[in-house]
Amino acid sequence: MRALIVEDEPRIAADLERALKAAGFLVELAGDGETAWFRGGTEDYDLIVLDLNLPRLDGLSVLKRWRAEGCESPVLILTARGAWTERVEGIDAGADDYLPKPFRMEELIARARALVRRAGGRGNATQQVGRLTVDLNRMTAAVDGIPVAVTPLEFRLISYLALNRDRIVAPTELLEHLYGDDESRELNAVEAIITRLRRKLGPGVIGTRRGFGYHLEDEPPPGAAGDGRAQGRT
Amino acid sequence: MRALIVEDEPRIAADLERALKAAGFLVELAGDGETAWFRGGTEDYDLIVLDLNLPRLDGLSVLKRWRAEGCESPVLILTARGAWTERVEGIDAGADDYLPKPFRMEELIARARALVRRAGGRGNATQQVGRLTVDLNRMTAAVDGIPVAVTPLEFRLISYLALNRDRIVAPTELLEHLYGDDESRELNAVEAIITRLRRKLGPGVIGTRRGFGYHLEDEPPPGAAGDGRAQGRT
DNA sequence: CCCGCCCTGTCAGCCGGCTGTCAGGAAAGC
DNA sequence: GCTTTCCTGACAGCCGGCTGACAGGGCGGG
Repeated sequence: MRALIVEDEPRIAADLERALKAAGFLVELAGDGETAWFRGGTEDYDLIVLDLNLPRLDGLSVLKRWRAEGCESPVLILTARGAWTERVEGIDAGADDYLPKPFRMEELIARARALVRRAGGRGNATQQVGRLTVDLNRMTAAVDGIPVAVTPLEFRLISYLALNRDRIVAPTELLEHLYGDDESRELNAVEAIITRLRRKLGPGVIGTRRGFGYHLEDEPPPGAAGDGRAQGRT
Repeated sequence: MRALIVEDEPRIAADLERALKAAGFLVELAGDGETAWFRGGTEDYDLIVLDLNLPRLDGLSVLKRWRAEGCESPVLILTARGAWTERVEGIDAGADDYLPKPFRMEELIARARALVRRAGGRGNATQQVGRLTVDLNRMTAAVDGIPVAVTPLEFRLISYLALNRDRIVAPTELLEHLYGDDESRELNAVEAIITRLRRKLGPGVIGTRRGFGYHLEDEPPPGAAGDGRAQGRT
């Protein structure tokens, strides 16, 4: 999960970054409205945390521009306590949730996770796809109910697949959501993680669609009769 | 265990602080309603002791606001003797227990401990996880029934792990619950305590999940015979 | 008031797991 | 059968976590 934090107060930004990283997010920062606008408009984030008080370009304007440009990332805005108008305006401008300052970090993490899950179409914290179970809160994975130890990066990959279960995810997209704007990684890095995951999870969990990308196997092959290609479409 | 005392009478506050510290809590103080609200809304406490008579913002309002904001810490309210209505209102507002003034410190400690344990999902004063036993009242620890001498800080750490047995606890979270808002400590301090604890408790008690955090080992390896099968976690 | 012990945080160095890269091999599509 | 795409085992660098050593501070005893 790739997140963008838009916050000019360095101290708060650092706290947010630490908390989100601990929650398994890949975190990027923007300190003012203009860079925020640029980043959010250019890159694809699974979550944006947006403070409204910003230098150079205020948060509401940034949000409106994003939405006008077709950016659909879930946005969680941080408002000053009691600033009613800000909240209303924020929701109007396309925010998905708001959190009044000051707040506790757990609260933010909980809402952040809820937003990400909701964006995936399902509200539940434990995602079940075929034989695989992914617990987004506890950051654990299991196959057929048997827990499997996964590393942080492996978990990020598999949870991204779980949240995008009903489509094929391109390797380049995975690259982007695993490493953000760090361009130095090669595509093969994703393949390596996939291999390691498959070794841990066993066969029949992560599927490949040659030329398109990866996806989680929807259902266990119903009969022992192995018809190699159950999927009709291509 | 991190506790917040909300009490404007300095004398009582000092008594409470002393007693809770002696009981192994990490104690922070708030002298009026507004700071109490701020602290409780921002930080994560394992217990809050709340006097209802407060300057600037009365206790019930503080409690209601906390609950409205999603604060779930157990709250023990102190009421004046015979103030029936206060108790009822307190429970309605989301208090977990109340104690009429004046009270004996032992009574408060007992209830405080009960609340903390209940928040951990188990009511028992002696927590058992795998080979480890932690007695929250006597502040003692034992492995395989053999008592182990632990220092106050070590005990706070291990009891926190015991009360959060069914999840991985991040080092930063331990830092927060061991030292509160004292930011001066480094992460390495936690690692040092872990090392000392492991030396005392022996292997197979405190486990590490690289990249995630620490947890108490759930079950002793059943037989000396290593079951070579792919263990889900280690 | 001084002394000494215990507790505890910091530092530095070591170790091992995580992870990216490479190169060769297998499989799918034509 | 050839090409393209993907898989995978091996290897190396890096970073996170572990640990022994040291120092400062608090507390109790003398």
